[in-house]
Amino acid sequence: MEEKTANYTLVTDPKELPRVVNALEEAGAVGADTETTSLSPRDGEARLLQLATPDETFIIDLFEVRDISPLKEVLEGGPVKIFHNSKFDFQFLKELHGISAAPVFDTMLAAQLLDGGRQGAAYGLDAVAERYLDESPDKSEQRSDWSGKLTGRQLEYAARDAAVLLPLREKLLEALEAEELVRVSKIEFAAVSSIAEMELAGVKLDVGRWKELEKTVRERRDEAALALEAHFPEPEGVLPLEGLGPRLNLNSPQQITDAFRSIGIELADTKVWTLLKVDHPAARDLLRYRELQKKLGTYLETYPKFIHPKTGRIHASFLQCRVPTGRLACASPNIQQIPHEEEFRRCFVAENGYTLVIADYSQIELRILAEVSDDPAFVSAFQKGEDLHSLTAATMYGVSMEEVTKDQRSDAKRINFGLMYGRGAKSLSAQLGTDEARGRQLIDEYFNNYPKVQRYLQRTANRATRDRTLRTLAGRVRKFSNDPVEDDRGAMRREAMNYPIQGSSADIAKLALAYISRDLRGLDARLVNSIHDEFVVECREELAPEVSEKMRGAMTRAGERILEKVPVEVEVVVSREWTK
DNA sequence: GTTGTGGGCCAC
DNA sequence: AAACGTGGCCCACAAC
Repeated sequence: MEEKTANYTLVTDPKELPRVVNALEEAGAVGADTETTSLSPRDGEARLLQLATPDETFIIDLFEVRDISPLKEVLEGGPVKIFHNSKFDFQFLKELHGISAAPVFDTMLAAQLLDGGRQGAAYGLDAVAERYLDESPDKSEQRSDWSGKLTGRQLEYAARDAAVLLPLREKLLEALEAEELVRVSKIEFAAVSSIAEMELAGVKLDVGRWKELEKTVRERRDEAALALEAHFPEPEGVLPLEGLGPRLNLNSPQQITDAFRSIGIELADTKVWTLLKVDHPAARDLLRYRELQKKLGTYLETYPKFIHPKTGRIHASFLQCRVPTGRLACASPNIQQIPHEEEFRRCFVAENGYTLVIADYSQIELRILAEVSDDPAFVSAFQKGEDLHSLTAATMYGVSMEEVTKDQRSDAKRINFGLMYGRGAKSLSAQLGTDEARGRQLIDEYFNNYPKVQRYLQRTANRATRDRTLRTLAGRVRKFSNDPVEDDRGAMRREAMNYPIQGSSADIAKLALAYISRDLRGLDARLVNSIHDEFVVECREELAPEVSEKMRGAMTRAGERILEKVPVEVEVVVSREWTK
């Protein structure tokens, strides 16, 4: 049965699908949207699939037309599908209908790229349409009940949401072209399906191990709490029995500051750096307590709550264009910030019969610094496959590469990373445990050895101050606000120095995401985590050698697409646990 | 009760 | 006041 009104065609009969396919095949681009009964494809269903061509908008009632396999071919190839936040729709189509939408144009990602990492802007379809089309679609039906009998208002809303994407894409495409953001937008659009599938796959937590670890860390935490409390006197006039409850909240910086004052120690704050300078065992005990409390509260007690009852796995959310530099952010939970200690990482495992393949770029940000600065010593070190930290240490301390000690290499590593982030003599010397003059001296020597690195960093900061805009190697833009306070403090200069490095690394990583999924297609293998320069794939055990080589190849090619002079190196480890 | 903010700390 | 870039999250605390 087909019901046609001025605005849309409601499809409730599978026999109508061939006509929909024909119309889509003839369109150059299709506005596409879904209305769902839940925000998660694990907890709900897609009720409507709206497909808008310039001539006609189809609304397919998926409760009436359960099988949309006739649409599979045209949705997986053919005309570009325009979505707003395509990850969301992709996941419902993939999980519930086995369809991987491609190619896509995402109006939300496009708007975010055009804003150059501006914080706080709204990126709902209504806000973006208002900005680029001077009209604002009514979103009042967005959160309405899509599981029952649908009203005319709902259907009109649904049709409009898909149809508006056609003119919106045209405007955004013009803007992307004008701002030379087409290349990076293609990288983003190609990464969507990888990120969407990675979330769908989720990651397996070995709950037995995790609970065991929780128990031991809790015991350690309780011991640390007792040791810490013992430093502080009982309040006057409290009877022994009344003192049984917690008299001092050890998690409260305020109460901790008061408690330290009571034993004659004035704290400016209770940060690690401050406490390390305090020569009293209470400071040591507080740091120990904090470390364990953090692990217990943030990770051990929290992560099991995220295991989905249906899949038994943790499905984090990756936010594709939240971070101004282009990196992925991750939330609910953030599986990019699991403590690096083996006792934590070994709890993230592969299913029985499967294994993890863990691949990471070796020193990718330093390679990018070599590329963008074109410093001869830097570039040639990477071209020769030398260890850059050792080289830095050798030249700074005036010894040969073989003579470099562990400590010297470790100092050089801190300097290499620190200067990339705009670090100064004061904080560097503090980290290295030396005085400021020595820090200054080390930085000067460093820049003497790598003069083009210094020139690059200064020029980049200057350009950002002048133009208020910078680009990564793939052309991603960051716009810097004109904030005199930040300029004064040098914060903007440091952000500027870091942006092309961190941002180009993100360019490479996003390209790699797309390449990895493409190269693993057809194999029983899937991405399960992405941590900036590291990718974790879960695959059948017997596929590990093949998957390893495919990941290495995909990541290398992604790097080579962005870096012209400097080679990239990828390290691959196969393990049933997320350890190296 | 919910919401917002700041201190503090985990990752790369 | 701090002086290291990018995030997310826990907790305390205050306001509503």
